[in-house]
Amino acid sequence: MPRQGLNADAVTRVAADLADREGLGALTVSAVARAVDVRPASLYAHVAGAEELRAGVALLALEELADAAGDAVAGRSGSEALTALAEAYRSYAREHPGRYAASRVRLDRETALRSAGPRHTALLASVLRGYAVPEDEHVHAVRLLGAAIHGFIELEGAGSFDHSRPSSRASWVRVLERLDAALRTWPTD
Amino acid sequence: MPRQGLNADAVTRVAADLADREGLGALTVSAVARAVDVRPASLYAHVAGAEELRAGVALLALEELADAAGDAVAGRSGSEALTALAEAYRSYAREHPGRYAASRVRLDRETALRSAGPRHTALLASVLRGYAVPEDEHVHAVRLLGAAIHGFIELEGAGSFDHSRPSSRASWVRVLERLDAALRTWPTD
DNA sequence: ACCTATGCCTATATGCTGTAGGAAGCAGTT
DNA sequence: AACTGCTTCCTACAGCATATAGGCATAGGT
Repeated sequence: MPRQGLNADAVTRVAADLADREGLGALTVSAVARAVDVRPASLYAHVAGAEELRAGVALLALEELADAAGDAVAGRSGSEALTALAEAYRSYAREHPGRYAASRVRLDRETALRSAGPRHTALLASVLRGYAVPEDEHVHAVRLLGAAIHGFIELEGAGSFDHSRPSSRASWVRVLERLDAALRTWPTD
Repeated sequence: MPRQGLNADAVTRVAADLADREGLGALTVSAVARAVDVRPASLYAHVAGAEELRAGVALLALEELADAAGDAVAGRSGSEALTALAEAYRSYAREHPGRYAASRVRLDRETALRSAGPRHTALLASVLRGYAVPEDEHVHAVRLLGAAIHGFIELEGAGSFDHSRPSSRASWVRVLERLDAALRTWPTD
C-alpha cells in the first residue's frame, strides 16, 4: 500500500490538469482518484467533495490568471496594456480551457472575496489609467472590458464563431481596437 | 397506471421549466421524470438521454430568444434597435436563467446549423444597417455585439458585479451607449 | 369486442458521491 | 528494537443518476 503523499494543493493541481484535459464536466472525485491511483474515498480526507474540488480549481485558475495578467500589463500602458491584458486572458483560456471554465463558476460570497477576483478588477482598472475615463465611470469601463473580453473568449470557446468566416483572430483584433476607441472617446460629462 | 400523454416536446418544455427553477445543473432525466410523475426509464422513449435533454432545452431557448429579439428590433433602427435587442436578451436571461444557460452550451455542428443560431446572427446584422459599418466588417461588429452583450449578461448572472457599486443597471446603460458609439465611429478604411 | 402499437412499468447493470470504520505506514519516543 | 499515535489509505455500504432489456396494460382503430 504505497502512499501518494497527497494534500489539498496537490489534489487541486491534479484536478486542474484533469479539467483542462477532459473538460470541467469530467471533473469528478472518482476521476481525480483514478488520476492519482487512489480510491475515491481516500480523497475525502483532502477535499470535502465534488463542489469543493471545482471551487479549488476556480481559485487556482483565478490566481494563475491574475499572475499572467499582471505580468502582461507590467510596464505597458494605454492600448498596449489593454491588448496585452486581453491577450493574456485569451491565451490562458486556450491553454487551460478547464481551468478557465472553472474560473467562471459562481463562488459563495466569502470565497469570492478571498479569491484573486478583486485583483482582476484592479488590473482592469489600472489599464484605465492610460485613458481619460472619469474616475466615477471606472466601474462601468471595467465592466465593459470584462464583459467584452470574457464574452468573446466564451463564444469563441463554445464554437459560436466556427460557422462563419473570417477567423475569430481577425475579429479579436478588431474588437480590441474598438474597445480602445470606446475608452479613448469616453464621455467626460 | 394513468398515462401522462408525453412526447418529446412536452418533455423538453418541462425540462426547460425545471432548468429555470432549479438551475441547469439540476436538469437530469430523473428530475424531469419526477416532475411529470413517471419513472426515469419511461422518459427514454421520448429523449435519448441527459445530453439530448439539454440540447432540446438549448434549441427551445434559442428559438424563444430569437423570437423575442426579433420582436424587439421590429420597427426600430440605430441605437434604439441596439438597445431593444440587448434588453430582450437580458430580460430573457433574467426570466429564464436555466434556458439561457442552456442556450450557451456547445451543440454539434449539425444541430447548431438547424438551430435558431443563424437567426441571432442575422438579427445582430440587421441592427448594423442603422450604422455605417462597412459590409466586410459586419462579421466583426456582430461578434463584438455578441461578445459584449452575452459577456455582460453572463458576468451579471454569475454575480461578478455583486461586490461593487453602483448597480449593474447603470453599467448596462453605459455599456450600450459605448457599443453604440463604437458602431457609429467604425473605421471606414 | 378484439388487436396492436405504444406508453409506462419493473428489473438490472454501471458509475459517482459521500460516510463509517478499520488497517497499515511513518514519525518520534523510550 | 519496540511502543505510541497520527495520518493515509483501505473496504464496505447506502443513495442516487444513467441507461438498457423486456413485460404488461391501455388507448384507439377495426
